[in-house]
Amino acid sequence: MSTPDKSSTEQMEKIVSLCKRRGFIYPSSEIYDGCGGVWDYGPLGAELKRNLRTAWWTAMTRLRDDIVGLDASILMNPAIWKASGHVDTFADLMRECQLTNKRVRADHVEPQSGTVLAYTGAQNANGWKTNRAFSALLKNGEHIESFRKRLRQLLAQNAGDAAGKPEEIELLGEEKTGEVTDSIDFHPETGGALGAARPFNLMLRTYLGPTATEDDVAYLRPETAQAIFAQFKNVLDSSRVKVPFGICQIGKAFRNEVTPKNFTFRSREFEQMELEFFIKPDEAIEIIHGSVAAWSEDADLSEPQPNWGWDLWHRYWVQERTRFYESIGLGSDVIEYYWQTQEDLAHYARACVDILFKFPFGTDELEGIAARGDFDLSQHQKHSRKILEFFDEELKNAAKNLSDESKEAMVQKRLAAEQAKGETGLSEAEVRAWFERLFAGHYLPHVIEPSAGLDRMALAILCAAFDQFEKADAKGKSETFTVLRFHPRVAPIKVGVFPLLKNKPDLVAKAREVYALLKPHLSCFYDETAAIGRRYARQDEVGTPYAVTIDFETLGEQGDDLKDTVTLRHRDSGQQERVKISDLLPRLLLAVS
RNA sequence: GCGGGUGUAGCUCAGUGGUAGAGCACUUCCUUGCCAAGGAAGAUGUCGCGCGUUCGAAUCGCGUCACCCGCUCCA
Repeated sequence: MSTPDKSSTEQMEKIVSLCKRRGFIYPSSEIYDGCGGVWDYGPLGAELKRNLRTAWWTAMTRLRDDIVGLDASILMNPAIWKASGHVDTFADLMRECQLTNKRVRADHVEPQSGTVLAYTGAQNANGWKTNRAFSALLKNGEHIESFRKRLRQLLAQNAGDAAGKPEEIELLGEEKTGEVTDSIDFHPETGGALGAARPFNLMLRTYLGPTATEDDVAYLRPETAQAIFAQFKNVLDSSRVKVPFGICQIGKAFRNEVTPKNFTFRSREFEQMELEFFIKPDEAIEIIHGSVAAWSEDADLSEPQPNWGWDLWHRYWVQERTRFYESIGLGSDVIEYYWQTQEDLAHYARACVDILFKFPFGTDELEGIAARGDFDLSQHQKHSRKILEFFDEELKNAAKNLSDESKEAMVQKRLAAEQAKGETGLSEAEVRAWFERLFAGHYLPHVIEPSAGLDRMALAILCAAFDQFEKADAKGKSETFTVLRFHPRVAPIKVGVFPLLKNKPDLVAKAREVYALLKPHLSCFYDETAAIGRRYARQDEVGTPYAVTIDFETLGEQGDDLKDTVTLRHRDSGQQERVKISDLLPRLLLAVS
């Protein structure tokens, strides 16, 4: 992620301000001084979000026949979060560096040796001063001056502009307080002394039932995906789906973020749109089709093929999601990709691609598309002690025709791969047991997980659409105009309907007629106040792509040719055309669908 | 949580101890002939909140809350 500069911060402030002023996004609980890290969507924001939600749901379910939907509860049995690993990884003990407030996991501190130096504070000649005492570790072999220089740099970095340049900072009351050997009380990078270990729980806790004891603890889900895994068996048994297929879900998730920031980008309550797409393990593909299709630069990813393994399915979903972003106006000019390296990847993930958007505050993640193997289902199978396997008849029949030698070759190949993993690899007994189930047609599907943030998507749409330009007004004075250039599909209001003048009852009556015609089918806005130019400008500012104006020609003043025609004005070009009222609805519906 | 910054009308901001202001927006009326038009009138504030200093606080002090920028993240 790139660092934001001043102008991009200003750009962001303008967007935040517009969002509040025009009813897209408000700070939550503002009349009570707000509530950190949560936001409310106003009338236009609610429409925008709903349009995005509908676009995603349509693309995932209605336009495909291999994905079904789910709408699971936010509260679930806490055992789910033990199985998924969230209880452990979201509740680490953290320690904080006194010097920089950088945090480290308490169990990740390397032992260090050296001399401990304590300070009473720091100051500079410009009047900046801190009385916070701190101490730091002078590592064995480190020169005292380079050590002090480092402290000054860290202090300056942490104190911001007020502390001025690092070299102007004076360290106060230096005192040698002792020698330590193999101490885990100093930050590995900064050398600053670490404070006491504190629990750091990212999951929001609550209690189920009225007694509110420790036995009643439950969590607000930190992601929606786990509900899909937990309901995998029910969906399988009730909807006649066959691998490969997907289950998708839209819903709220909650994380106790330490530092919510960048407007709605990192919030404590947010909405996710997640798909778990279940596929056959590569070994099953190999048994059925002889081999797994290999990816190459010119591979055709447009139509899924039966011999695709996880790699092609993963790449397919990256492409599908890219096409989705294009369809809502986020094209290659604002989208970037980050393919995670082996070091980035969680131990259970095989590959993960982040789809990033160029926000004013930096290029940051909209969606992650992970190939997660069978980790989640196997965890839930283990913890719930319920069989979550899929029975694949085609696989069973294909395996029957396999010779014992080819079966053993597959086992040996897998054994070698597991051995290469070292300690995390499966034992020979485990591998043989797994293949025994596989040859009988049973397996836990592997999964490709495209997981998108709805609030982030809405924010990206707003940032991409935001445009300001200067234009001279009637008096020649330069004024700033704001336009949200939304794709018509996502725009909260599709069309504005205006009588040219409001003091002519015939114009007003006709305009209301047109409004009534469009209103049941499209999100419309009727406006008869102020001058026509101002009304156009108001709608530009909230991104309304079309405006319809009823004038004297509509009433037949210029003859029958123009009677019952209106002006259709296009937001981005400002161009106008005459359209028959009877053609209006089909024209507009086509343009916004 | 720590450091820095900010908090005055719906918005953008001015106001350094002495009667709370401007521009835009808004409401009503008149006018209106396609891109923030003109005229008239009008409404709008616990100066983020609390406590203190003072004859007197938007202004000074302390506390507190929220937001922004950095530090931990990955929807």
